Amino acid sequence: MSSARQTRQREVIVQVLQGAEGPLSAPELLARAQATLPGLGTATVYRTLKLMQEEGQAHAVHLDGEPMYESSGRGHHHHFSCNSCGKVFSLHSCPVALPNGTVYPGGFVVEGHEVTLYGRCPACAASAVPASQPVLT
Amino acid sequence: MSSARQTRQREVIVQVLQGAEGPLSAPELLARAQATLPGLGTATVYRTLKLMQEEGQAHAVHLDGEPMYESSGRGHHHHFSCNSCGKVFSLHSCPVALPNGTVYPGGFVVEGHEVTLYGRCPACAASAVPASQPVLT
DNA sequence: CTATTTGCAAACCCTTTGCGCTGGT
DNA sequence: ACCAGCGCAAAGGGTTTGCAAATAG
Repeated sequence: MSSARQTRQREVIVQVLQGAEGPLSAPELLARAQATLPGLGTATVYRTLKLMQEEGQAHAVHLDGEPMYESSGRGHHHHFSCNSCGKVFSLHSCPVALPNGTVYPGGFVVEGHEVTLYGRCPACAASAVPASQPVLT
Repeated sequence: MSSARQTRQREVIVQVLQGAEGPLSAPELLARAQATLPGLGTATVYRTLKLMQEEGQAHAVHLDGEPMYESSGRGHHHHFSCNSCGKVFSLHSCPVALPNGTVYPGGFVVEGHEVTLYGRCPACAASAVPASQPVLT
């Protein structure tokens, strides 16, 4: 039982993830970490991410189909994805009243849930752009 | 403004999607459609899927990070993904009380939401298998 | 007949894996 | 010294794109 060695790359990856304002995709995380550790390899990020998840230090959320990661310990929360600017925000109140263990109608035992709200963030809602059609040419 | 020609492949794709019991991934959809139309190409499926989404005939949901598609017009619902057998079920009651247009604390204007519950489906909950490790060989 | 649509194959992500070398402990 | 961990590069899986041939209107 010796695993989990302390290496510079893990240190940096953890720091970047903890310092992020929201969830990061693996490539984003890689890019940010490379700012500090230029030689960092892709595989290391994925391996470390997997490790952190197994240890419960981080967990994945799926936003718009893309897996993103955030460090644990920010409490239960969900995300809001802006349809206009694409930014992702964390919501600190949970619109779902489903404690794990709840049995949902039909006999489904709930062990977790993921909620994502889509819409317009305060900034985009303010800039009175009423249309919601993506701009096509 | 002439688009949307009626072709055999689109006809089949639409039929498969509408006849599906739940959301399908693109590869699954492709496979099922090929049963009827052996020569069908991958690209056609993706192109048709994109087209259908633009026309509102279909929409994508993200389950466990995988994009899946379902035909519209089945009403608002969400999904339950079984941690044990991996099957996906449709839930007909919505655990979120957030009509579109709602303004969420902080000024977030909600235009849509996606909810996925994870846990054990009735069948798996019944077969008293407490472990959750996927079976590997 | 003309513009759209198709199938094929190549191109593109993103993620995982194999492998020899580096570096914790 | 030993072995976990690293970087590189190749492999893998899903999705997108370029292009010539096929086809709907």
